Amino acid sequence: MSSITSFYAPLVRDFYARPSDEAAVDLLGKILVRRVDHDVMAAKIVEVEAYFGYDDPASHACRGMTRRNAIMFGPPGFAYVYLNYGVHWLLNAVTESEGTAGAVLIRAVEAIEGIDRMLENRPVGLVHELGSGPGKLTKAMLIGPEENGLDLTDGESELYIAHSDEEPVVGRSARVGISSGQERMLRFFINGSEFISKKI
DNA sequence: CTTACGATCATCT
DNA sequence: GATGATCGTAAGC
Repeated sequence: MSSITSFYAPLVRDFYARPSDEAAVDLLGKILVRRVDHDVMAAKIVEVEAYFGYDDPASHACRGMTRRNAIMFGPPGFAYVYLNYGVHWLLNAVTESEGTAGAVLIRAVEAIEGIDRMLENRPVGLVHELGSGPGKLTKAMLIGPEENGLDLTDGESELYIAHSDEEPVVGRSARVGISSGQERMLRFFINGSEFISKKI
């Protein structure tokens, strides 16, 4: 039992147990919830990218299981956090059924609660800048290697994703920052959002 | 053991 | 628009 009761109801595991692109689209508008100490930070997901397994050259899982990407092959609904360019920690939600690799990269969020705490973690002039990139939002919400493997369907978790009734208008484009697999339109974002990472 | 590199960002020009 | 930062992985020797 926890004295903390959350307003945000977590998404169930079946939500993630389907093709990465379908889960990616439906993650838009949902709420990323982060608890640190006695603070709650919450942010709306406004931009994502879908990654598959063997048939996706841009995916970490394209050449089979390794120690780093093993969690992508495991059961869905868990966090996959890894270091990119030696500098930034990036947050993914594992998708597909167990045994099939897949993940959705959280690329941008719109802060909605605990904004002061996020600004402490990542001082910026404009709130628009708080989570407008995959490495930015992890810094603002204190997400790092410690959060790798957390259960995103557990409302008692220090990190999870919650339901929302919003049904956003979705735009799509090619994925960002990859060298191969660019022909696939697997980046999704909330159309018109001011909080997405810039280039489209 | 060694090395090259990457699902990026901030800070230049 | 270009570049340097900075390090865990995984592949190569």
